[in-house]
Amino acid sequence: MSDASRASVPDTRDRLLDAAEALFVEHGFEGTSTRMITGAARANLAAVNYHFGSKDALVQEVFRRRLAELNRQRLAALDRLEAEASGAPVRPSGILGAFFGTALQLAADTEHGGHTFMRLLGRTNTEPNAFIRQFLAEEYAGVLGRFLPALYRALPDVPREEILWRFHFMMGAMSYAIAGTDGLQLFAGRFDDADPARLIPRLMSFLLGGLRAPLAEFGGFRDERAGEGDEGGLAAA
Amino acid sequence: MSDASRASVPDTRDRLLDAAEALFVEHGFEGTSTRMITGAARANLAAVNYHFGSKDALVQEVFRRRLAELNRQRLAALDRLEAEASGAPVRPSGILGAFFGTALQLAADTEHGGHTFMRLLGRTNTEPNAFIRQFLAEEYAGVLGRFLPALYRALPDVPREEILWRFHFMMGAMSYAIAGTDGLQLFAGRFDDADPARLIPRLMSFLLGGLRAPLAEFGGFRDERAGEGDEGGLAAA
DNA sequence: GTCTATAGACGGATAGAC
DNA sequence: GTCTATCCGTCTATAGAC
Repeated sequence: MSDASRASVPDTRDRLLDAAEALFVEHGFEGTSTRMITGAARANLAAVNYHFGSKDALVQEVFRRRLAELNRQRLAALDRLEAEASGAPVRPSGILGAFFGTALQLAADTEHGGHTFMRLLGRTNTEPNAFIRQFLAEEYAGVLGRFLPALYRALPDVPREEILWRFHFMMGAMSYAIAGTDGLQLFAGRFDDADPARLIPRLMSFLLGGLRAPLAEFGGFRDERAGEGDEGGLAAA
Repeated sequence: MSDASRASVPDTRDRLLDAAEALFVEHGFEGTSTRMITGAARANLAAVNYHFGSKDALVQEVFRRRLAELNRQRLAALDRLEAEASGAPVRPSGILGAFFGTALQLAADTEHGGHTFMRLLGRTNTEPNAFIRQFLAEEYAGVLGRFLPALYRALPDVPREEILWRFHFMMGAMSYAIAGTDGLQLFAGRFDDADPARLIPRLMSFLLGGLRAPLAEFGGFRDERAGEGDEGGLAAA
């Protein structure tokens, strides 16, 4: 069925995957019908079921074909860094570049659908479809199992729990970064400079600053808002 | 019809809004049917149309009732800080506390649905339903019009374009921060300490670190991954 | 592999009794 | 305000001709 590198002409199956990818990011999974997909792919209504068996199986294949390649590149980049470091911990900037930079480079590819896919991926991280969540967790287990330990070694003084949270925050920042390069967000129309080429350094310095921020051991920033009683109720007093 | 502070018993209308809020965050707008909503609210199938006119109008009201209060609190917090500063720029940590801290406090309220709503809001930021995007942009115009200038004054040496992007990144980090306190994300099962009370200082120090990170004027972090030709292609060489 | 036709369930919305 | 009954469109999936 599926030898990996069978670079054939864009047949019906591939057109379906491309069309689905683009429609999912625009309308979500539930908001995209097989009729919309087959219509955009100039294929017959029955084609989705013939090629994939069901709509859910198509959804899964949309992610599988891209994520496999993205995570392979991420691991290859980390391998390279660790080889160069020859035993020493890899620098945090290098680790972030290997994980987030690789993803942003895929997101910068507008010609082969990489940009569309990365928008879809960012959106899906907050869409808790039961079966897609399970699938993504499995696809990510390998990379997280390599990148998290690399960060633990690079930042031995930061509690692992904190690194975990900050990694999570960084994924959120990246997700919005990619979505923000289109006219998608609240800030649409406010960006004068949405040049995708500048996005990578922009995001990278933000992520590094956040990752290396001093820890907050105290009660937080509450004190700056203190001095009021029950002002936070629902009804206007 | 709608005097603001009519604190009555939870009638059908409110039960519909609460049920819709919870179902939307779980299944999305398209994935939630009016039958699911009226079923969960123990109301009649026709109730949605009677009370709101349409499903779309219900969606809009779910956001309106919460966002109005959240943004009122955000502006009140900023007012307080600016009054204390009496003309001087407000410190960045204060501005972030007023915007993101206020939101996280709403997200920490699990009893009155604030947590559910903030998860929904974070999810919706990446769901580009045409009419909801328009609606959110209008609801946010007021707060952004106050908070962005406050940040411009607080960080006069940082280009405004950069502050805009970093604000955007911060919203992504906050969105994932809130989603991550549930069993929603890729990291589910990896967090040993998901105590919501610690989330605010965790996120705040990350955001501040990112906001104040040194600017990247050079080509970015590419150099760390350079030295390879066309390795990034789709097929394995 | 591609097509037409259709089954069978579910979607939002409404009419009209109470 | 709440209910039942129902209209009518769309959904996924499949059967079967070509």
